[in-house]
Amino acid sequence: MTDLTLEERLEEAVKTLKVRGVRMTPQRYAILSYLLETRSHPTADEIYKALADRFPSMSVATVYNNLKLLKEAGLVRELTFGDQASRFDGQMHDHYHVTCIVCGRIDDFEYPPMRFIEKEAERLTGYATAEHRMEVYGICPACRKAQEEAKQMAMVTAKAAGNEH
Amino acid sequence: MTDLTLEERLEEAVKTLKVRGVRMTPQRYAILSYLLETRSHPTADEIYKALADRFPSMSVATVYNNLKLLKEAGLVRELTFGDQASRFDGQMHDHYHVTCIVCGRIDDFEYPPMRFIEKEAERLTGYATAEHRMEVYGICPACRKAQEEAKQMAMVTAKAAGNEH
DNA sequence: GTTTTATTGATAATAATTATCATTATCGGA
DNA sequence: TCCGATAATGATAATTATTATCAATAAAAC
Ligand SMILES: [Mn+2]
Ligand SMILES: [Mn+2]
Ligand SMILES: [Zn+2]
Ligand SMILES: [Zn+2]
Repeated sequence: MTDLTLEERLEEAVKTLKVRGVRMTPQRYAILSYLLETRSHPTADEIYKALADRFPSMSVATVYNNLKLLKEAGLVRELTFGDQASRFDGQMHDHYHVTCIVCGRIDDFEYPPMRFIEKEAERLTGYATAEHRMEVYGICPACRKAQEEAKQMAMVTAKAAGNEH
Repeated sequence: MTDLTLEERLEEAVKTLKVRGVRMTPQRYAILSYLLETRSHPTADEIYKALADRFPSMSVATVYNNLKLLKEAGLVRELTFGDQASRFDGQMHDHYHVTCIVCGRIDDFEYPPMRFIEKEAERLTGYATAEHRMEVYGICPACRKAQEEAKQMAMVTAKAAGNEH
């Protein structure tokens, strides 16, 4: 329950990797710290591009390799949505996501894990359940505002056209 | 709330398509009826293979084209899981899924849609929410049984090895 | 420092899906 | 019933995300 700083979390993560016999490299460290500090749930390619100026020769394969390794070490998680590419999340505490169906933005929201639904599935299907995933879809505040303004604009235009008669 | 038969549901679906100006073809009809009757949540490729003996010359592109079209007409839905291919579901009533992390099997389970979680997301994030997705992960009855048996077998083997000393 | 071997980076391979386009078949109307 | 406009099919190329391969490089234990 202690609220660690970014530096403390990074230190922890490095320790975890060392215990696993994983060597630390500049590329690996950059990917890890990028994921620990960002809130944007980036794709592999976005991470690749974000680090391109600091590591101009880094291969995209290195990004994928490290994401897989970090995931296996329990330091990041992979979020898989419909069509596009996987997204990665360095915030490992239990939380849910809302995603904007207009701009693709993904935001966290904190809500206690709904274990009851796992129990319910267990009861109804005979599965031994272990976890669940849940995302909410909607329109983010920025896109809502944009839509409102577009609607206003359309109304004004329609009115002006009407007055021309 | 009326419980339509398979034939009635098919008839309905065909009508829906006609209204949309969509022509009926043997391939399309086969894909549609396959999805309406199965409970297995097949991939595009599985549908393709299942119909291969009846339509040996059907292109895989035709399967994809039709799945997209049926989805847009609201007659089937697409389920996207982690890595692998999309799965398709012809059961359009609200329901949730459990999937087996061992064999990949997907089963339905009926539970009233948890609208409260959409409201909660709305309150916490300012999104205008519209829907959510939720799946439970676990081990299906068949795989549980297989695991139990494997464990028994291992125990017996260990005991026999012990007796040899 | 030397040595071991995990890691990197370049690139090829794979897999799912979409795009292209010439040929074919549906279906409303003559 | 036949016709014509055009939607749909099937073959195949293209695209995209991801994984595999492997020689060169660089951690880090000694
Ligand atoms: Mn998150
Ligand atoms: Mn289902
Ligand atoms: Zn948005
Ligand atoms: Zn199973």
